[in-house]
Amino acid sequence: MTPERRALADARDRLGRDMLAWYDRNGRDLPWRVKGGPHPDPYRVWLSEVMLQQTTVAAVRDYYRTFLTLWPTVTDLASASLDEVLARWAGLGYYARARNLHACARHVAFERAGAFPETEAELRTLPGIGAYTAAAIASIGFGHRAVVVDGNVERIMARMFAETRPRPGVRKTLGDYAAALTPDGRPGDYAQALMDLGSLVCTPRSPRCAECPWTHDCLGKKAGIAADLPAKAPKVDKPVRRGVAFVLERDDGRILLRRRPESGLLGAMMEVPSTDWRSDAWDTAEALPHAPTLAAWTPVPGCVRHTFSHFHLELSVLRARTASGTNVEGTWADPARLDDHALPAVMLKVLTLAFGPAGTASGGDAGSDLGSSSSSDSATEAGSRARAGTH
DNA sequence: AACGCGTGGGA
DNA sequence: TTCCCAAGCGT
Repeated sequence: MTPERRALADARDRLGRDMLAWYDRNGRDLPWRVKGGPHPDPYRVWLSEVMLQQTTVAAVRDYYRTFLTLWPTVTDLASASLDEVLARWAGLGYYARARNLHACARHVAFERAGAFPETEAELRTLPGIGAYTAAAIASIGFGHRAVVVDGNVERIMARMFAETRPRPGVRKTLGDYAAALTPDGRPGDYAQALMDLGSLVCTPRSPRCAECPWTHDCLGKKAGIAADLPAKAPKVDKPVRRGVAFVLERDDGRILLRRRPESGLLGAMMEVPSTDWRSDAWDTAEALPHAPTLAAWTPVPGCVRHTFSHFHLELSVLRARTASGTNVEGTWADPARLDDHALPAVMLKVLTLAFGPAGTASGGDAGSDLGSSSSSDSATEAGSRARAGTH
């Protein structure tokens, strides 16, 4: 460590006091947060931290409230079925989190009498709880000293110590810096203070250094490179995959859905049946043998574009009606009750393209013919509205 | 260790 | 419009 960095680390107690003072004045008011009070319920800390993994506060807010209303304790959550939990998680993304959340709840409720473990080491053994989340629960939920290292903390430390090596290789070093600056007092508040500083002041682009309690100690600011840190590895282009989705409507207006495999992309979520998703475009004639049943499949104008974490998807949609006796594998869903099902955003877009936005006058009506002139753009926007309207 | 894994909002 | 992401975890 350079002498400059050594001196910075030696200023730990003063920096900790300044950070906590800043938090007392500027800390955000969030549904899962208790400012200036006792430690919050570890269940609530855990629930919010899992939802916040790689996800914005704005996206989490309503989901958190819904979960807490439906399931006020970890035992309530553990008593729900996986399908119920997935249906309520639908739209939030990274669905392995929901599967792990359910498994973790069952473990805590039924193997530990509803009490979360307090130590990072024990927390780490639970499904969906890694190094960050374990430290967050230990500090925020139990008041134990723990070094919380998430994306915000990495960014703050990279700037404070003017660390120019790129992530993720430098992660361990940034963790060492974070440990050197973590004070002994008020562990939960300090952890949350760093989150808030990262979201309000030390932001990825255009940091507001004038508002930062650490601005006079920041080696990145002193060097004039704070805004450029942390260095990021070059991004790789996402490939495009293409497929054909089959929206099958029964005479009574219900729609055929299927459950996806338990793991992998959108694992255990519901879907509209479709072909494989591959790089080559599909011919209608080539796609038809993949349809769930023989029927008069008609193209729906427009297409669904959706971006996953690692590829773009373009789905064209075929639609057909079938007699009520048709025997196919899957579930016949009432289109007026789509939020009862664990439908990821991409599948909501498919149904919106085929039928129009849920909640419109004819939406879900057996004879409706909405969406006949939908463009891909309107399908995307309508899909967002449909999801937003369910919360 | 590197990669697979979603989504909606903001610049 | 297009790009960039945001409080990571599991394998």
